[in-house]
Amino acid sequence: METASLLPCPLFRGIAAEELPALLKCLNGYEKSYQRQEILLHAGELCERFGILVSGTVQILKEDHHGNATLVAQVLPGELFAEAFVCGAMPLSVTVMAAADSMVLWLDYRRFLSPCQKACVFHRQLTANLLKILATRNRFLTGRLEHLSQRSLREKVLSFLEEQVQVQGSSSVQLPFDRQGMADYLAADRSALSAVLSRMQKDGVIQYHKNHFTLL
Amino acid sequence: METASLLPCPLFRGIAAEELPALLKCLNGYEKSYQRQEILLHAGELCERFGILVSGTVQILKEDHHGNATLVAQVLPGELFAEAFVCGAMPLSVTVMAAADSMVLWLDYRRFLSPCQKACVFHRQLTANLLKILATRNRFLTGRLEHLSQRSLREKVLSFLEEQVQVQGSSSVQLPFDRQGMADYLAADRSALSAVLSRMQKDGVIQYHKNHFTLL
DNA sequence: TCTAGTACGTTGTAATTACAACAAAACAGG
DNA sequence: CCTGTTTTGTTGTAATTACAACGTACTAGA
Repeated sequence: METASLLPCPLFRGIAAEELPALLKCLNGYEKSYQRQEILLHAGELCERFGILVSGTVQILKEDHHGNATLVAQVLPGELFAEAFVCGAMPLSVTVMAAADSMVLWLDYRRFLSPCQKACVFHRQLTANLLKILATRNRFLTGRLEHLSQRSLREKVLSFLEEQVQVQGSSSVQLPFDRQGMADYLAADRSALSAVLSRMQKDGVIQYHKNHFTLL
Repeated sequence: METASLLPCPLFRGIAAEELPALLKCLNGYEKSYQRQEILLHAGELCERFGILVSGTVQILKEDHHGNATLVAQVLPGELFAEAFVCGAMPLSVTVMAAADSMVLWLDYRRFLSPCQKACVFHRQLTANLLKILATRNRFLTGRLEHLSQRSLREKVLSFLEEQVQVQGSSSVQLPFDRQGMADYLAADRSALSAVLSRMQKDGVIQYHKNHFTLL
């Protein structure tokens, strides 16, 4: 197994390269490859292993009662997935599918909670990392929820931009989406968003070009 | 300190009553009382202690750039608060205030991550509990986000009711809110919600009386 | 340079929603 | 039983939004 590529991933931050092989062994880590369209985890299943995407692309899908699946999230290489279900000991409410040929590293959560004696050196760091990952996602979800709780699209945009201004520390911000992505993030129609943005610019509230916005 | 009342709280689930005093000592735990309106944590602050509300009521407030504060959440006795900021090592974006005279138990997060040797017995359980608390909140936030992502209020209601039907295991469900609470949860106007509900009933999609709903 | 494809803004229309004001029902306390 | 209070439903209006259709600008590749 190629452990060097795992070092940058958030779960292993602060872990020394030479510790990694022992850590993976301790957590019963094993890699498994999946072909495009293959299902990694089924909804309803109780999962007791973390997945870390080593390479490829993995999608989190949710299917409603009628059976039509919607994309909930895309997982990027290095990221953990389904961790909220594993740590919460809850059955999956989503399905995880490979969107491209992918390699996944699986780690045993029970081993994580009850590590062997030797593991204690890096286990502390691993725990801190996992808590930080969950906490960070929490903050992200809470932020988006605040934007979506606004009553009008204009207020949603303002709430979002104000957050970005604060995070980026300047009243001129670069957004990580194109217009469609921004509309998805704010749960609105793209053309409706375009219309609102253009109106806000006319009203002198913001200025924008592409995905660069200035709050006035 | 009265430790018996702490046992039912989620962070201490599975901890034996006789272990609790040693645990509190190990984590540098101390109780502090606050008067109504007193500020526990200020926005911008970097907090390195968990708060557990022992008694009273505590509010999480967010103030926008204009200075008007809005209520983000109410903390109930036994619950942890601000844990996402502590675990994420992020400065608070909210202010925490006592809404009534309150008692809070503070625990040192650094001690939690680097426990003394003797602590190892219960430390494992504590870690699992904390991870579960964060994961559970994650799932809650994700669920609400799914509802709020729907384009129309009718779809938001359906998304929410379908979740409740699945959780409660029956097509007849009892909701934990009154109408105003439901409107707040779905980020909509109360009277608009009433109108949509009444239309859905006329259309034969649902039946309801007060906060008891049936999905048809 | 040309072209196909994608991203973005605009427009018009129908539907939805917020908001305010009010009516009806449910509730609590005397 | 009465009364004041709270909760819920209804109505009307103005504003907002979704949705579809289309034109324009930008991009990548031949």
